Amino acid sequence: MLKEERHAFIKREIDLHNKVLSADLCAPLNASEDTIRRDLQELEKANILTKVHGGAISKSIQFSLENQIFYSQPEKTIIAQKAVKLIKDGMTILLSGGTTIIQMIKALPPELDATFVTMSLPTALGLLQHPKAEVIFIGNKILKNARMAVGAAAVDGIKQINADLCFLGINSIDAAHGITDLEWEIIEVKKAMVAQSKKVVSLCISEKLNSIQKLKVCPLSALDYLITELPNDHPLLSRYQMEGLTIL
Amino acid sequence: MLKEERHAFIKREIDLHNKVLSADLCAPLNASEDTIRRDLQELEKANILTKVHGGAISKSIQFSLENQIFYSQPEKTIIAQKAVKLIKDGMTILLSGGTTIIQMIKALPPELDATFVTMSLPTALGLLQHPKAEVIFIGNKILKNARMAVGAAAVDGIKQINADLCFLGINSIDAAHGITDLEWEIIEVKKAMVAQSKKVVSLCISEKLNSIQKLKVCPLSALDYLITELPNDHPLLSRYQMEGLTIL
DNA sequence: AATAATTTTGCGTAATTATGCAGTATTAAT
DNA sequence: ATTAATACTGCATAATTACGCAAAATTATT
Repeated sequence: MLKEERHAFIKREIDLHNKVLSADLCAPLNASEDTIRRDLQELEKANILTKVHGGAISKSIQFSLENQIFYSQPEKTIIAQKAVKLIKDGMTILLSGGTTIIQMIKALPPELDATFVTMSLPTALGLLQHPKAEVIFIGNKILKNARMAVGAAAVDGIKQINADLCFLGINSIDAAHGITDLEWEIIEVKKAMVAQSKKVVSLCISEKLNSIQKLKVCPLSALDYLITELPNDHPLLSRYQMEGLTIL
Repeated sequence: MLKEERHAFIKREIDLHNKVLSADLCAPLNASEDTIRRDLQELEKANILTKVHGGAISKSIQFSLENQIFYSQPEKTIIAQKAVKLIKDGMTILLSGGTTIIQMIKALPPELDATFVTMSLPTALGLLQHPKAEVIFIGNKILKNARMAVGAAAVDGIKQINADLCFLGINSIDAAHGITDLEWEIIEVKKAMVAQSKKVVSLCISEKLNSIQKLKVCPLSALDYLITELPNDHPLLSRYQMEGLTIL
């Protein structure tokens, strides 16, 4: 791995969490603590971060007292960690939009070599940071609040794809009603995504479990995995397990 | 294998993965490390990549956020002000990528009601900030360096459009050679954009006037307007005026 | 087609850079 | 004050690069 790649990784980590621990960087970067420390020294000299005992912190945040920013949404990070384990080299993967998906992208191992297909602009932009990922954007009219492409041409585009996995960021899921959402145009797209994937993974923070909205995307039977931040034997999840979902 | 072929291979590799290792290039290119290193040096001099110890990395990725966005160039603001005056309600407008175009988007009057079509992810994301603009994204495989969609499907998508105006962020323009660019895939897209538009506007900071690159997008005769930060009677521009361009 | 001029390439060697390790010093926390 | 974790120093090793030069290939010229 090139030194600059490590630096890029560290920068991204700092942007993301506003801090890093040297020890935590060794494994993903496959380098000794000495090397990491030297990296941090260089980045400090370049005014990119502030080195502290045990790691480094963001320059922009060092005087701010709001420690909340440090912990961006721990639930979503947990979900992201579980989700990336499903992805293997060579796969073709459909991704929706949403902050949970963005977290997942950030958790992708840098060596992963896979193809990602999405209609979400932020998702696509996030994927570009990944060194190896091939990114396909299915375009058409962009729905502003969702920042994703919708409409007939987008749906047709999805139908060209045969994906191994589909990751859906979920607004509402319920044992009886399956996945539901608010906007007709988004439903159309999500339906197509589900239809074109061998396995469907739904990512969902627990507070959205057992909620229902007006429009139906798909029944539970169309799903294969459900990932939340909860341990997989949590009582809230048993209902979904009984319906045949694999809980991670 | 010809030098140009090696260069093309290296560029493609950088676009794909955002980095290359010198050692990894020897085998496929059938050349010694010395030759590879010299290739990388040349490509660096041509502003195509950044050489680092052990290989090279993509130019666009390394500055992705921090450097470029914060220091917006005043020339580009001037260009943007001139450019938006051409846009009227109800128009359909094709936009390329690049920082100049981003500036122009920021300068769009909020009451403007027009349709924008683009293949550039940052451009699309910028347009979403606008209250009224309708945004169409022409998708396909995303070229990482340029952060835009390229390839046959993207070109086909553009051919569905009949635009009133096309704004091109320009890398190189020259009175004799017209607009030229570096990458084949980008050329293809820009050609299609020019072909589908009633009027073509080229945005170009003056330092890029009278420069030439390897691949041709279109001759000057295909252009209608040229916008730079210079006053329209500046001697650098007279040559273009003589060729029939309207200088703003 | 032959020849000259120029460019490109590969190799040996020396210099530089990157990395990891061992031992020691420093820091932070209890 | 004790202890564990982290940081620094110097050094060894390996990898990468720079340089000079000669062979090979390409281009231009006659």
